[in-house]
Amino acid sequence: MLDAALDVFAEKGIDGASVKDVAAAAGVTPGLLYHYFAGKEALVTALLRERGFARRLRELLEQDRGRSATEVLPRVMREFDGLLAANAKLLRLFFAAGHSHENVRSVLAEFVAEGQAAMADYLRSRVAEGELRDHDAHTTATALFASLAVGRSAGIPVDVAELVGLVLHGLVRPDGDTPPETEREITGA
Amino acid sequence: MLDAALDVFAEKGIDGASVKDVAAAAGVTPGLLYHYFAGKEALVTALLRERGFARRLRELLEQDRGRSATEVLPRVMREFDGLLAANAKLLRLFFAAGHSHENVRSVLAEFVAEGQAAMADYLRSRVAEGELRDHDAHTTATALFASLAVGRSAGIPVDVAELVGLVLHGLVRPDGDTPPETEREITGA
Amino acid sequence: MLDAALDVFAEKGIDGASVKDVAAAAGVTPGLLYHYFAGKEALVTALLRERGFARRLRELLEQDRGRSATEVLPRVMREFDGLLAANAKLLRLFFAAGHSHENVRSVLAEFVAEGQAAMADYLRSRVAEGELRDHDAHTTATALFASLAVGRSAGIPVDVAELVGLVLHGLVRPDGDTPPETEREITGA
Amino acid sequence: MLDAALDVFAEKGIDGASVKDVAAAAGVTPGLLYHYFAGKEALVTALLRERGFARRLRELLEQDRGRSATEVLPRVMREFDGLLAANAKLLRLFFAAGHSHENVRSVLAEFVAEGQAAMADYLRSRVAEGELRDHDAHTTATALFASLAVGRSAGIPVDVAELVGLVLHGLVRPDGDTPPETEREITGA
DNA sequence: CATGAATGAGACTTCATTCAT
DNA sequence: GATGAATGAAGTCTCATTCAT
Repeated sequence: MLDAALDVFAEKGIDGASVKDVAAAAGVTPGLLYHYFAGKEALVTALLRERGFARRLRELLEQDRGRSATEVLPRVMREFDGLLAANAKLLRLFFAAGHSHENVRSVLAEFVAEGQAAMADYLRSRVAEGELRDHDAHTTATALFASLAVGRSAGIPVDVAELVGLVLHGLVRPDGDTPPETEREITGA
Repeated sequence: MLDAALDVFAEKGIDGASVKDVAAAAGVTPGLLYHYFAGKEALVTALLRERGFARRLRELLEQDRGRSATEVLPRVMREFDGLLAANAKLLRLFFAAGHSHENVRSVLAEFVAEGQAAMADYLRSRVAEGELRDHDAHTTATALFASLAVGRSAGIPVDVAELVGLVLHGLVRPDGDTPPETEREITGA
Repeated sequence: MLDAALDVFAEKGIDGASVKDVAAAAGVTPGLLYHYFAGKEALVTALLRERGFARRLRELLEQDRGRSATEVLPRVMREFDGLLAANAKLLRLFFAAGHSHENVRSVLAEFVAEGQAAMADYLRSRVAEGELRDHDAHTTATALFASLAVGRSAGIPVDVAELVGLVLHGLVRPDGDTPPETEREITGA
Repeated sequence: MLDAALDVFAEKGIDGASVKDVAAAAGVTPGLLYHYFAGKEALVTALLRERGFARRLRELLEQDRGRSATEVLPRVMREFDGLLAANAKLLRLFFAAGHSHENVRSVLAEFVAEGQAAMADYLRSRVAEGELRDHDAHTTATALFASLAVGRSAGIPVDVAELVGLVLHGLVRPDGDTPPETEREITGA
């Protein structure tokens, strides 16, 4: 039922899709939806909560806490991009949900903040380790996620490797002793 | 009348606001709106066309075609951020419009593409001038705009100077001897 | 439109009649009802306010302020009974409205109180004049109105003259030799 | 289960309360209600039959058949008022039920008639005994019950002693000098 | 230009009732 | 006895749009 809702909402938008549409897509009657969800809004928030991927993002970043950004960022962003690609519908839903009722908005804000914080935490840990220069981690986190999300949502092709490269070479301390990229050290040797 | 429409649509969303709402906010009757606009959708697209700021962005970038990115980017992004701040309502409208009728969508896509292209063109001109390393200008343009737009739209503070610094220091060739990208250096050797 | 509403609500009850029913009876579409009334409840309260007869009752009683109860009461109650008979539909509506939304209830209470007060005021003025014995005017007002209203509403026949006689002279035979009713005495003589 | 139904119906009205509401208040599932009652309407009529107090009223009056009205009426009306107070919910239900389905209506009418008849029978027995003057007993019965019921239902305070006094002795001052009724004085001259 | 009455379609939601378990 | 998933019909209300004035 949530699957059907995701499909329909993603395709038509939350306001654009009727409860009847969702019910039809799920192969049930509208009445049954109200047996399980208090209303349309509750359906949307349930959808967001059940299918959101902020948690997965935090897991990714936390298990890599000790590893270098040059190694972690490409991998995580690729995985994040994969999540976005796999959940393209959900992503569109996220962007469309901006003007829905207050509840939907707060659930969304919560998720965005969670993802932001996970990335910012990780980045700051790399600053503490001396790998990255001191910077505003929030701005960087936003740049990373927003670029990918907007790109995928708007159909603008964004190259993950390019994006990570862009961000990394701005952040890595330029002075000699700590090499910015592992591969370069090796190949440069 | 467009001003009122902007206010109302930004606050309630396009689907969430009725033509009557817009008319009331403009101090006219719904009937009169139909005297000037073919319908609700026409009102939205007119609004986007009249109030959009893609043109202003292109102007900004074209008059600076010859100047260095280190000088131009901070200035342009600051100005772009100012536009976003001044047109917060319009921005929310942009994000909300994603799932509206086809016409609205295409007008939107057009504007985004126009802004993208303006920035990408400029960036490529700086690559040609030798200031910036060769890169995927579209990805960079997306990163720049998306970060600011998402930040402002979602209420996440994004520091413009930080963002520009982030992007610039990844792109500017350090100064010859240490090449920015290992692979290219090697293949170039 | 209010006429149609009165008919329909009186026949089916407020909850039992749909807005569609009312609209159909008025020969318009449901949508138009919402052009004039904020909702079903507003329709009911408007109906009560426009068609209520508490005002007429007060007028009746005020113009008779100086006259004796034995003269006024029969006349007023007869007229009140006439109002009830003429507005039988409205009366049923009054009784049925008890469980509707709060607004309806308060409009109703207001009317009942107004009628009550008008009668109680009059009765007290007759006490002051020495015609009537001192008593709880509210209880009497309630007895007069409630009897008639319940009788008409429930289809129980209530004789107005009997009711007024009852209230004015009571049931207990004065004390045997003097017969309770003057006329009968005379005719019996 | 009937208790819960009484609570819920009295509070929300018969149409205003759903079967689910009743079931929830009774701590059972809607399905179970249908195990015991054929439907919502059957539930209401069962409620009226099980909890109605017309029978109690008849008992009261029959055991007092031989006693004087001046003694019986105050007592019975006080007890009836007590029943109303104790069954305030039921009373509201009675008034609200007026526009329900036909079955409910007929059960109601039956009860009212039963109470009416009991009182009228008693009054007539007192007329036969010579205590009360000849009169329309139905009108008196209606006046007695309706006043109390409407008063309690509408929140208008009705003094039982006053009401009984009113009915028994009337309003007109009995003492000689100020004549109670113009006609009587004149005709009595 | 301007009004606002009028409509028809459709939205969200509720609910009495049934029935497989 | 008891559950609760499931449904179909209906209800209230909104709204883009039209049109006579």
